Amino acid sequence: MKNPIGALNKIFDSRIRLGVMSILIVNDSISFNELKQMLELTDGNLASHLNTLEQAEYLKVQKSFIGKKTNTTYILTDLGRQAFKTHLDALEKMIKSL
Amino acid sequence: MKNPIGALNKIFDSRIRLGVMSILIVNDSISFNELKQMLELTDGNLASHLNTLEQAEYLKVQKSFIGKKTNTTYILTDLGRQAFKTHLDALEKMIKSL
DNA sequence: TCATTTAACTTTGAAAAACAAAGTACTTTT
DNA sequence: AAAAGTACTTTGTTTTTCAAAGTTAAATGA
Repeated sequence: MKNPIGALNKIFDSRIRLGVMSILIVNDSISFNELKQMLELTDGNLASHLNTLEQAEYLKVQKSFIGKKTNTTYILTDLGRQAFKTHLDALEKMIKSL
Repeated sequence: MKNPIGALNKIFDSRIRLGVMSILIVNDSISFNELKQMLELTDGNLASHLNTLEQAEYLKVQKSFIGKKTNTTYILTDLGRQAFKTHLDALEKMIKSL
C-alpha cells in the first residue's frame, strides 16, 4: 500500500495558506486587507504566508490604486490553481479510498 | 464573513496525524508497525504523533499478544471519530461555500 | 546461554515553522 | 502638522517537527 500522505502538498499543511487558497479559488482577486480581516491575522503573519505562496508561484501580486490610495491584491496563478486542486484530490483520495 | 479557518482542528494540521486518522477511520484497529510502514516514519516520530492523538483522547492503545509477541494496536475513540468528521466538514465547507 | 533482533517506546537536541510586535516608507485624512 | 492607514520587513521568541540514539522487555538464533 502506497504512503497515503505522500501526495499532499507541504505548502498546504498550513491552515492559513489553505485559507488563502480557498478564498482565492472563488474570488478572482482579493486585497491584503480583506484577507487580513477574513483570516484574522496580523500584518506580518499574513505577509509572510503570502510570501511563501508567492515564492512557490502559486499567486501573483497586483499593485494598483483605488483613487490615490495604494491597493495590493492577490490572484492565483494557473500553477497555484492546479496545485491546490491536486492537493484536494489527494486529500479526498486519502480519506475515501483506503 | 466568518473566519473560514477557525473551525479547523489544530491537531489535524499535521499531515502525519491526518494520515493516522484517515487510516484508522477505515481500519478498526491497526498496529504500530503497520502505521510505521504505511506512513514511512521513524519509530520516534510516529510514537510522538500517536502520543499527541492519545493525549487528545482521539485514539486508544491496546496492548495484546500475538502468540507470545507483544503487539500494540490503536483504535479511534468516539471523540476522535467525531473530531475528525467535524474537521473534514469544516474543510469541505471552507473550500466549497465561500 | 549468550548474542542478536524486534517491538515500542522515551529522551535529546537540532532545525524549521509560526507568530507577535515593532519598525519602516509612503500616502491620505483631519 | 499630526494622526492614521496600507503593506510590508525585521527581530526575536515560542512552538512544532523530526531524526537519532538510548531504553526495556521479550523472542529468536547460534
